[in-house]
Amino acid sequence: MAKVKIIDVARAAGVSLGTVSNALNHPEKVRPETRRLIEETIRELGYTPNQSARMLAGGHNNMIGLVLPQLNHGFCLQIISGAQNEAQKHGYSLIFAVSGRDEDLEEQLLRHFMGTQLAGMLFQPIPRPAWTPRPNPTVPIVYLDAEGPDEGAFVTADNEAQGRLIAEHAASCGARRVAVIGCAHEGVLSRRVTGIRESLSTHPDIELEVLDAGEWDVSGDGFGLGQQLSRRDGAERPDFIIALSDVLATGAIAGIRAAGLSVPEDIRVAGCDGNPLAWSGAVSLTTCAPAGYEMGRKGVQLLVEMIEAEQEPQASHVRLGNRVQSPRTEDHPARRIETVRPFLLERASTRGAAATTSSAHRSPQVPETNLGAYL
Amino acid sequence: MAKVKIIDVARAAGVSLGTVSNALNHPEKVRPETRRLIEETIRELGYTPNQSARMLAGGHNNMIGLVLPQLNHGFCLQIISGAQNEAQKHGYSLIFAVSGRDEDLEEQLLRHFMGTQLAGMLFQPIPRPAWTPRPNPTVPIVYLDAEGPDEGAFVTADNEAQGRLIAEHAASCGARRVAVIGCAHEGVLSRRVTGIRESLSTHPDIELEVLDAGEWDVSGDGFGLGQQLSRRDGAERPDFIIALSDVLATGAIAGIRAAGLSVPEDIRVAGCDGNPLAWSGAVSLTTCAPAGYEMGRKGVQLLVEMIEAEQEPQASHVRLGNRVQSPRTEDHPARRIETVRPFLLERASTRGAAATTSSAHRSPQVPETNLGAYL
DNA sequence: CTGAAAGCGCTAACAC
DNA sequence: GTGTTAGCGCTTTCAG
Repeated sequence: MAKVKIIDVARAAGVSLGTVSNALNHPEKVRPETRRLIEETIRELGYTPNQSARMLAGGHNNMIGLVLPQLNHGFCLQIISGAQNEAQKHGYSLIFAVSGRDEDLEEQLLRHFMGTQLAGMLFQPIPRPAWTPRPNPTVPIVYLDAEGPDEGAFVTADNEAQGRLIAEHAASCGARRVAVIGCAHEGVLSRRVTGIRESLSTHPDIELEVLDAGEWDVSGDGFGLGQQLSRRDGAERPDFIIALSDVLATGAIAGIRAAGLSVPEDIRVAGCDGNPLAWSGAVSLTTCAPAGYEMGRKGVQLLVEMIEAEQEPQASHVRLGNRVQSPRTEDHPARRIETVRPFLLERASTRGAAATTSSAHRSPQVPETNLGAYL
Repeated sequence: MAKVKIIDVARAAGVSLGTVSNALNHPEKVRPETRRLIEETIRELGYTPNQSARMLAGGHNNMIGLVLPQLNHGFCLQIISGAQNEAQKHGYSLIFAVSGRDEDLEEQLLRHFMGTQLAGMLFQPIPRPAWTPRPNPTVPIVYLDAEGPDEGAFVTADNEAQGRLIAEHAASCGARRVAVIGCAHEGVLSRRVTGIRESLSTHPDIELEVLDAGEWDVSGDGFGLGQQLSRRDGAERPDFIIALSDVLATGAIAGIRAAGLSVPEDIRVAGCDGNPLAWSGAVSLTTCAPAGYEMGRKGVQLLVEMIEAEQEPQASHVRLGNRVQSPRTEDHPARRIETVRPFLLERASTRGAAATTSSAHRSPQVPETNLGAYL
C-alpha cells in the first residue's frame, strides 16, 4: 500500500539513491551488474517512478500531447494515427484528449498538458471565428488545421487544392453548369472557392455560379438550396453542385431528391471536406478529404524539430559557461506553416457514364469500402 | 520566455505566495476582492501552474487516464465517448492513449499515467492469452473488456449474450443452415460460439456448422470463407453466416458476391461485435454491438467509486487522530465485475421478407443512418 | 485572512 | 563508477 520510492529500491538493492536514479536515466553510467540488480529489485518491489517528481527535478519526458475538438468528426482519427506512428518513429509516445467542442474543457486540458511538462503538444483548436494561438506556451506547440497571424507552427489543409480537385473532377464528369453552395466569403471556405474558380477558369465551356449561402454545418440549408436549384428551368439548372462542406452536400442531395430529381443522374453533387459523419446519406458522397494522416505526421515532425531545437541551445548554455548567447531567434522562426494536400474520394453522388474516365483520379490507398483501412 | 511561477504572480499582485496558492485551490479562503486581483494577474502574466509540482506537493487532480489497445476497432470510440461523458458528469476529465497492440508501449503508458498521479485509470489491455491485472497499482484501476482471477475491478462484455442474440436473430429470420466463421476456439470468440450453440439448441430444426477458421481482424479471411461457402452445393450451402467479428463478416459478404451470389437474398450474413469501422461495405451489416458506451460509462462509475472510497479513509485518518483504523478491507472488495449487455443492430445484410417480424429487436436509440449520433 | 517554512520524490550536479 | 546534496514549484501546515 505504502508507495515504494526510489530510496526503498536503493536500500533493498544495497546501493545509493543516486545510483538507482542513474540506472534509470543514464544506464551507461552504471555497471551492468549493478544495473541488473537494480532492475530486478525494481520489479520485485513494483516500483513506479513518480513522474511528477521526475519532471519537477528537471527530468525529461517523451510524451507528446494531442488535443482534438472531437473524435467523431472530420479526419481526427487519421490525425491520431499519423501522429502516433510518427511519434513512435522518433521515440515519443502520444497521449491525447478530446475537448468535445467545450472551450472551458479545452483550456483545462491545455493547461494540464502544459503543466504536466510533456515534451510538446499538438493542438487542433475548436473552430471559432477569431482564434489566435496561445501567447506564451510553456512547451512547444504545433497547431493543426488552424492558422494564426502571429508566430507559431501550423499544419493546415490546402483548401485551395481541395477546391481545385473537386472542380477538376466536375470537369472530368462532363459538367456544363456548376453551382457552388455555402458561405463562399467565409475564411477557409473562400479558399475552396478560389481553388474552384482557378480550376474552372481553364474550362471556359463550363458555367460557374457561386451561391454565397448556407451554413457549412447545417444540412437543412443544403436541403433548401438543393431543392431550389432543382426547381429551376432546364437551361438554368446546374448539372453539378459543389457544396463547400460535406454536411451541406448531404442536405443538398436530400433536397434534390425531395424535388423529384435524382443524384447523380440529374444533378451530380460533391462535398469538399472529407467529413465521414456526413457520409451516411442515401447516396454515398463524392468528396475531397484532407489527408488527416499526413497532418498528424507532419505535425509531429514539426514538433520534434522544435523540441530538439529547444534542447540544443540549453545544452550549449551549460557547456559554454559564461559565453552564453541565445541563438533562439534563428532556431525559432516566427512562423512556420506546413500544408497538407487533399485527395479525391469519388463515390456514387458523382458517378455516371461520363465519370468512368476520371476513375484514375481515385486514390488507390483509400478503399471506400473500408473506412477502417484508412484510419 | 522565462517561465512565470507562483511567486511571480504573488509579487505582481502584491500578496504572498500562500495566498495565490489558496486562491487557486481553496478560493473560499480568500477575500473575493483579492481573489479577483490574483486571477487578473494570472491572466496578464499567462501563468500556468506546474502540475508536476502541484501533484508532488500533494495536490489533487481530476484527470482520469484511459489506455486502449487501438482506436480503429471494436467499440473503442464508444467506450471513449461513454467514459468522457460520465467523467465530465463527475467533474473529471479524460486523457487517453493508444497502445497500438504494442505491449512495451502499453507498459510505458501505464507507468506514465500512474506516475503522473492522475486520479484513476481505465485500462483495456491488449488481448493476450494469459493476462493478469497489475499487482500493485499506485492509483485505482478499472479494467475494460478484460477479466482477471484476482482482485480488481472489471467491466466486461457479455459475449455469450452476443452470440445468443445473433443466433436468435438467425432463427427468427428463418435460417435453416447456419455457418459460424472465425477462430471459434479463441478466448472471447469462443464465448460467442457458446452463446450461439446454446441458443440454437432450442431450435433443433436448424443445422449449425462451426468453421473454426479465419482471423477476426483479417477481412481477407472472411472473403475466402464466404467464397468457399458460396460454392457449395445447394443442400450444403448455408443460408445464414454468423461471422465472429464484423470485419470477417464484411469480408464474407464481399466473398459471397464475388462468387456470384447475393446478400441477403441467397445468404444472410451477420457480424458479432458491433465494429463501426467494418460497416462501410456494399451491404450494411447486421451485427450485435456490445454497448461500448455503457462500458465506458460503467467503467468511470466504478472508478469514481473507488477514487472516492480511497479518499474517505484518508480523511478520517486525519480527523480521528490516533484512533486510526483501516476499514479498507470493507471498502475495497477484492473483486468487482460489471457486465455490459449487447444489443442487436439489424440491417440490410439479414433483411428479408421473413425478417420483418424481428424488427422489434432493433434498438431504437441507435439510428443506423447516422453513425455520428452514437459515437 | 496572510506570510513563513517544511517537505513531496526525484534528477543532476558535485565530490569521493 | 558511487554516494551526497541542493533544489525543481507547489501545497499545506502553523503562527501571526
